[in-house]
Order: sequence, then structure tokens, then C-alpha cells
Amino acid sequence: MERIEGLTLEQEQAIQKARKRIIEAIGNNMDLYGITQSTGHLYGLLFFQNKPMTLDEMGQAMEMSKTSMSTAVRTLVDLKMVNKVWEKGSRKDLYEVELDWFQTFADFFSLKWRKASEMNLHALRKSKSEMLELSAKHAEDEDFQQQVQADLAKIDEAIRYYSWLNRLIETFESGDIFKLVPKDAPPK
Amino acid sequence: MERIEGLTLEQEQAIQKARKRIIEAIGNNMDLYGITQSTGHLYGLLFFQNKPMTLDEMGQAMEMSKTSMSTAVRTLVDLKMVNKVWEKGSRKDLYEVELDWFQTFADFFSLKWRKASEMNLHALRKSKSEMLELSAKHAEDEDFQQQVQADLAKIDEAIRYYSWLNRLIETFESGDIFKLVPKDAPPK
DNA sequence: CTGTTCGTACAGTAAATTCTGTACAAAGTT
DNA sequence: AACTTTGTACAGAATTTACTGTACGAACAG
Repeated sequence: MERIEGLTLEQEQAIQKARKRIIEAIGNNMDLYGITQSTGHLYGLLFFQNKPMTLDEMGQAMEMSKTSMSTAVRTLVDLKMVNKVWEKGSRKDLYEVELDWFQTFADFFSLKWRKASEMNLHALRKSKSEMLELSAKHAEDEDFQQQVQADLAKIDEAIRYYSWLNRLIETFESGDIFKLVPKDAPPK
Repeated sequence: MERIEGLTLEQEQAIQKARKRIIEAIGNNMDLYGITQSTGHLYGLLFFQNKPMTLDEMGQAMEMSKTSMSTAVRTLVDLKMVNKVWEKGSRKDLYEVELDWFQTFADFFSLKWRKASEMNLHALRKSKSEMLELSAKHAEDEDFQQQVQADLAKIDEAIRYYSWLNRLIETFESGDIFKLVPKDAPPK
């Protein structure tokens, strides 16, 4: 933790205590995003920084090597949770959190869930066409047909699900989700 | 992989090939649900089983120890991806996948994301009230006020986000999400 | 009551992941 | 040009996680 300018030690500690609770809550739940606890912790730290941070500053604050900071911050940038920013005069790379968490959430789904969804759909479609071919080829064989039809039914339902998931993700990407579920709760 | 009854070896292998592609696609993307690849693979295996399976059968099919099957299947049951079923006469526990993937998706969010959301909201609210107290206590100190107000603004925005996330998850739990994003794409 | 059979707790091992320090390429400074 | 500074690739160490085999309690059978 860095000292904050112009505050007494007592004030400083009171703020840090309140921050720490949040940073740790964030760090603990970041596994949902598939990132490690320490990377989550770094995210929390950056969240309360009111100016962009360098790798050296992160290393000092986290008491970890610069190498670790480099890899951790890269995963956060890849997930679009953290942005690299430019500041004239500085040769060092600077990073700050993306403060729009709605956007962060949408980007995450767009990136990860979309990718998984596409891959599964691809496999499902390919296997479906193989099964259909098999079904035609052995049209007479009852035992075989029964087996293939059972598999096909499951595959079709899975395709239906992933198609839906794709449409859901699309609402995240387009921002339409906020028309369906508004950012602010309507007054009851 | 188990033999399927009443089919020739050729038929058997053709089906298994088509299944394998899907099972592996599923296993590879299951990290999104925070489960290991091997647990994901087990899920894929169960998906194509047309009858409930015992731990011993799983172990044989996956070429893994029964202990591993026990723990793997437990995580799947905890996530409600797999159900324990009863069959009269059998002393062994039997398991089969939940075939309704829409439900599986909803349950997962309900379980994991809801939990994270609640924990973060709790931390945020507690720290917010602490900060408000601090702000009142040091009302004169300008440097301090500036710092606290900056933190409070971030906290409020985070609370706004998590409140939204809770409402989104609620639509999953209630099934209202399918009114907003229908299971089947409307004909264009 | 004495056998079995079944599932899982637990401890130890194997494997994978995370973290560190060194080394070096790229870019900037003098 | 030579000399710094900065970020990251890479290899090894440290830590964590996944997997296995043994052991044992619970439930059932005879």
C-alpha cells in the first residue's frame, strides 16, 4: 500500500482499512473470471488508485516481482479490465482500471463465453451432420437408428441452447441488455 | 468408452467418433464453470450416456480411480449439472446429466455469480458507511475530503453495477430472461 | 451377528501452476 | 556511437492442485 499525499497517518489508515475490505472481496471473487487471486488483488489495488500505475509501483505495492506484475497486468488488459494509458514525458507503461463495470462485464462475456459457445456449436454441427450421414447409411438397422436418434435429439437441444446463448451475448455486445434489464432499478 | 449393445464395431466407432468431438469441446470449455478439464470430460461422457451411471462405470470409462470419480461427480452435483437418481434394486448411487441446459446455465449463475455479487455488495456497503463516517468526522480537511469523495464515487458506481447484476441474475432464476431473450429465435 | 459392498475421508504422490531472478531485445538518452 | 532504462522470455524454484490407494464407517445381506 502506498502512502497517500497530505493526510495524517490516522486518516490514511482509516481509508486503507475501508479500501482493503473491498479489494479483498474483489480478489476473492475474481476466480469467476478465471484469473488468479493475486491478479484479482492487483485489480482491486488499481481500482482505488486515482492515477495510472507503473509496473514498478505495482510490484512495490503488492510486494511481488516486476515479472509477475507484467504477466498479471497483461491478463487484465487482455480481458479489457485494465487499460494501458499514455502520459507524455513518461517512458514507463501506465495502467489504470476500466471503471465502467457494465462494459467490463459485457466484454468478458463477449470474449470468453462467446468463444466457448462458438467452439461448441461448431463441434455440435459437425457431429450432427456426421450422425445424419450415418443414419442414412444404416437406415435398415433398428438398434443403430435408435441410438443415433437419441444422440441427435440431444445434439439438437444443445444447439438450441447455444444459439440462445449467442443471442444473449449479442445483447451484451450491443448494449441491448440494458434495455431489457435497465442499469437502474425502476422506482417501484 | 463403453461398448454399445447390439451394434457392429464399425457402427460403434463411427458413433464414438462423432461423440468424442463434442465431449472434448465440452471438456475444453468447462473451465468457464470453474471445473477441471477431467471433470468437464466426465460431464461430456455422462451427456451421451442414455442411462444413469455408477461410480465404477465412470472410473472404467474414464480410466481413473473411483475416488476421483466420487469427487468429480460431487462438484457436478453441487453445480446441479448432474443429478443423483434412484433405481430400485440397485445399491449403487446412480448419476445422470441434467439435460435442460437452460436450467443448468441459470442454476450456475444463481449459485456462483449471485454469491460473488452478494459478497461484494456487502463489502462495498460496509466500506461505504465507514467512509461516510470518516467524511463527517474530518469535514474541515480538504485533502482528506477529496480523497474520500473520490473513493465514494467509485464505490457508488460499483454498488450500482452489482445491483444491476443481481437484477439480471433474478431474471435467470425466475425464468423471465426467456421472455426477454426467447429460447427460440423469432422468425425474421 | 458376521460378511459384503459401497462411498468417501485422508495422506501421500504426481502434476500443473504461479512466482522469481537472470538475461536480453527494444527504445530512449547523452 | 555508447550507455540507460524498460518490459518480457525463459528456466528453475516454490507452491498449489489433482489424482491415487488405503482405510474405514454406513448400509445391507445372509
